[in-house]
Amino acid sequence: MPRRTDTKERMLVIAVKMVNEEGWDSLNLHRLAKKLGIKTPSLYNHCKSLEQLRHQLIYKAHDELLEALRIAADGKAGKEAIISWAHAYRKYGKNNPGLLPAIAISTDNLPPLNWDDLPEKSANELFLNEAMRILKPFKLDENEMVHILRMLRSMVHGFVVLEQSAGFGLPQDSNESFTWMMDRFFEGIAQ
Amino acid sequence: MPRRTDTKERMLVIAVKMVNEEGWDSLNLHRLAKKLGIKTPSLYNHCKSLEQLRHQLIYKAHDELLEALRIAADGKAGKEAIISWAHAYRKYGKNNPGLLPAIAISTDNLPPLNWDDLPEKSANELFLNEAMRILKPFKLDENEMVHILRMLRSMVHGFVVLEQSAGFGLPQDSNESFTWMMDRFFEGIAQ
DNA sequence: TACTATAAGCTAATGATATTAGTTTAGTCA
DNA sequence: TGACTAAACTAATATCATTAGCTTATAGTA
Repeated sequence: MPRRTDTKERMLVIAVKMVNEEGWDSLNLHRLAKKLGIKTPSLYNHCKSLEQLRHQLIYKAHDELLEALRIAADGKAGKEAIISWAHAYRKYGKNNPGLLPAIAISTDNLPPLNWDDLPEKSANELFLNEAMRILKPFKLDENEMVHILRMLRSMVHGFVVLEQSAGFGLPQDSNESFTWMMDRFFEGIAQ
Repeated sequence: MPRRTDTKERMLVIAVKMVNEEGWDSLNLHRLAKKLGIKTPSLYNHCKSLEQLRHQLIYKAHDELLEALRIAADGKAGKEAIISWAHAYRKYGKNNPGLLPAIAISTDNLPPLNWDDLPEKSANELFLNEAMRILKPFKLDENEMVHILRMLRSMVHGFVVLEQSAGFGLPQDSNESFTWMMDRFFEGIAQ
């Protein structure tokens, strides 16, 4: 049998797929190995443990979300950027429901991966820098900046989580609710 | 050994404790049985499976949260009720971090427990009735009522989830952020 | 080209956990 | 008292995560 050199990458891709199809909890080395066409213990050449594999997924999710947000807000600022940012967040959550628990976990408290490469900038920090840039037009002091950021993220994250787990449990269109929510948000922060 | 008649109740209480101490995922029949002073298979006299035990916890969490919210808003209406309601939600989340995933899951999609008693009113429905009552003073049409409710719940739920999982990752006081957020919310919805 | 180190895989084995089947027995009620 | 039931038990099985130790492609180097 020929040796593959891309198993690490394929492992992550397939793990994300599994998690999105079956939920964050049901990640399982046995079936993961099967899908990769290798035996379970061979996975330990690519991760230290199931827990550490989850850590890898958390880092990956943060990276991807951050990148999606960066792209969404690129070249925009103020209200336009925030709207675009919020929609990108929601879209990422819709496309990656299994990773929602992952993006709620701060990578700051995780052991570093140093598994292969990684310059290891805190995803949280990057997230904040980007947000600060977007919020500049609103001319807020630093405290308000933090509050508004927490509000925005809470709002959007909460919405996506509840939407995905059918927590809303009502027939009304949730797209409309989302737009409505963002509008109220701007009315609230524009004094 | 004397037979106990309260094992079902103790099982739930201890399960909640375990979940709050170690996280929703780490619920484990082996240790649960140990804490109850019985052997693992004996648990099957009190639940159909680990999955069904989780369902019981979800129902319980919804009931408890709902009750806490009801008490918080009791005798109040409008802004005062909503503020009180939001703080009660946050408090419940703080005291029951392990149940946060549970309260995000709609019981509507769960198989009914019919395990012992249960009049089985949808917790979601109760939640909505209560909320509608509170929001009456704002004189909103039905659609707006739904939107505002979703916004409120998203905001508060998201805040609590991110706060608990250290997702905010900043030194600023989160109590202040919470109050700030609720203030902005009212400015947003008061037109 | 041959040699060697390493990476990626394997088998075998162990331990934790969920679950089922079948049995025992304490307490309840006719 | 006697029978029923609920709550417990033991024994056994299946699924997983994990470790140890072995094998062999492949890459890089002498």
